Amino acid sequence: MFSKLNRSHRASSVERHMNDFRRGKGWGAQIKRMGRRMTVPRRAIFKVVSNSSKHLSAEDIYMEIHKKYPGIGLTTIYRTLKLLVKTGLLIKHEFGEGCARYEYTAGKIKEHAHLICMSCGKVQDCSDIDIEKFGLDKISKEVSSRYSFNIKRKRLVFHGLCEECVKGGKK
Amino acid sequence: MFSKLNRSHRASSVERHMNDFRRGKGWGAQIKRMGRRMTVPRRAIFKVVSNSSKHLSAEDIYMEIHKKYPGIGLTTIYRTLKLLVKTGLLIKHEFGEGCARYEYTAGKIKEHAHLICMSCGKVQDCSDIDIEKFGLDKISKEVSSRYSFNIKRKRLVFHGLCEECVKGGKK
DNA sequence: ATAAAGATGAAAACTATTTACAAAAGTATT
DNA sequence: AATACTTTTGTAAATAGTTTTCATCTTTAT
Ligand SMILES: [Mn+2]
Ligand SMILES: [Mn+2]
Ligand SMILES: [Zn+2]
Ligand SMILES: [Zn+2]
Repeated sequence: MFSKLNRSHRASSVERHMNDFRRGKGWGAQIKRMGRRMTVPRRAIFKVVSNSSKHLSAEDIYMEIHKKYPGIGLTTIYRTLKLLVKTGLLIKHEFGEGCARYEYTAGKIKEHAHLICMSCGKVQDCSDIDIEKFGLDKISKEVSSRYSFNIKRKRLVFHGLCEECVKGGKK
Repeated sequence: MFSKLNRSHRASSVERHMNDFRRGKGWGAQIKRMGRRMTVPRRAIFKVVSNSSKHLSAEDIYMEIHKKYPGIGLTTIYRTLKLLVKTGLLIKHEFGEGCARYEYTAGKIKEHAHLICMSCGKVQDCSDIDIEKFGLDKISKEVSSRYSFNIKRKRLVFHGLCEECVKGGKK
């Protein structure tokens, strides 16, 4: 019954990752496939971004990383983020605050809209609404046919006042 | 018959502007209403942006202005653009190129989408398509009700390959 | 014309991001 | 595990777009 327990248990996160890695799947393998190396800073940075549900800036990530790895520099953060974006693991957003923000997309609805509060600056995911099925697909079709434009990525951003700011704070 | 000609002629652009100005309409009056002054640099800058159909950067505007007014500095361009955006006369776009671009919106469809070519960098207006009527209105409704978000502005941007880049240039 | 407030230009300051370069770490091979 | 080769890194310096500072010049109301 001991062996039975062992055989029947679900693969842990770590085991799943190692399996993916051997099979050439998963983010680590994706990095390697590009001829790049798997390093401590890269692991740490990916972990921070992929475990966060927020939209983090390079500085945000740096400060988080710095707690555990005081040796990792901000330059490495920037370099790694660029790599992860190129690999397609992260999306880079420029909401007009003066700094870019990064987000890990796996697990979320493919293309989700964003709500930016003009008062408090909060960035909110709009993951409950499938914008494609809600009408964006029609616009996309029209755009690509009317302009012969090969759409690779869509960005839909709403600027306005978030719930709290409408109620409470004036300005 | 001379006087008749005079009386019946259509108001010229300049006359229309002066009338608007006296009545407190038009962009000049809007500036004044904010307690700001009408100056040579401001007139020149507004003229350049409002007469262009492109999305101009501060640098673009500066270079254009510089031909006629070599004395006007880049700082004034930035300051004036900020003022014109605050007044609502211009829209500021940040497409992720590292510099902001400005656009005069009057006369165009209220909220139009933008196409950014990932290969040549071209920014294209998508003014032929009324994105609201094409489905954005539905998404907006859903967003503002589901998230209690008071939408003030919408941005829809498509990144991909423009017609020329799909045909011709590989990368 | 005058005075008060606002706007300007030049230079300096800021800020997010990138680059240069020598040292350190990852990887494939022995 | 030592080697050799290449990539990655950390520090510091460099960029680039934009903002701030401040003394001088304009605009506008009187
Ligand atoms: Mn998001
Ligand atoms: Mn436009
Ligand atoms: Zn808010
Ligand atoms: Zn193109």
